[in-house]
Amino acid sequence: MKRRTSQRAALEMVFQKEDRPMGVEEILNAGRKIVRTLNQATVYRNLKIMVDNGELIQINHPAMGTLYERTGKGHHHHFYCRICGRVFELPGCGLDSKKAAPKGFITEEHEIFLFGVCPSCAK
Amino acid sequence: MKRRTSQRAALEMVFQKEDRPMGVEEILNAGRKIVRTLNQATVYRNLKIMVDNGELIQINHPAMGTLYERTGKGHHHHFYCRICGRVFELPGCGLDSKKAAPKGFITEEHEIFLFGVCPSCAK
DNA sequence: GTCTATGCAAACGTTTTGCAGTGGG
DNA sequence: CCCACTGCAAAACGTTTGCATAGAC
Repeated sequence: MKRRTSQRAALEMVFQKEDRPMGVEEILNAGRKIVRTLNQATVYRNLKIMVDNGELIQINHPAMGTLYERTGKGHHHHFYCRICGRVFELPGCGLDSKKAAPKGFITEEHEIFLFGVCPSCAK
Repeated sequence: MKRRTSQRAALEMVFQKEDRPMGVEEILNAGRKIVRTLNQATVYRNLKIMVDNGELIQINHPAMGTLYERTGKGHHHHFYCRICGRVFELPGCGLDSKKAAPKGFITEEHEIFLFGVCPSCAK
């Protein structure tokens, strides 16, 4: 039986407020502003539960390491700005699935990571 | 001054023989068949040197973690077979750079990871 | 002989786990 | 009053580093 704890509620608030991919430390710090005693292990355990629940997905970003973001955004990919270090979610997909892999390979999923400069840092 | 040691030579032999992306443990095991006393720390140090030299590049694969592959293959991406667990290098690129990111984002680089079933496992 | 590269072990950062105790149901 | 969840500390995992010494030059 699943229990509703203040710790898990805090994590849900964090993701609701900051609706973007976040790392564990960032999540922990934001969560501690709501529940001061929030523990690292609890964050890891709840993130895993939320991923299993389908509330979150885990991203393994080549530059930023492990990030978590809310589900329900549709197919999208990630843009990493090398100036400000933020990760943006870009809707849509520029992959031509016919050219992606040679004959014989059955492509079921894909992930695209873009690197460059975001609009606000480009100015 | 750089010295040519049997350990580094062994690593170069491993990459020459198995010309595909490999993880540290796999590299270590293969290297130990050539130099029995080969140490983990030595592998890490030499992989770093070889990356700095431009002989190897490091890949951060979402499913396989850190991999190393030889340079000089041109632009390509990686296919992960969920059956055999191998990572394949696919030449070419199916990304339409115009559709990849919205206006305002300056895309300098990208990485694509494909997931599915490879030709030999599909049979 | 010099001094870089190695092997070993300890340190490190991140994530996981064991355990006793708190608190949601 | 249970027992799932928490906090804490230890363990686990991949990677890095300090140090004495082997070995390339």
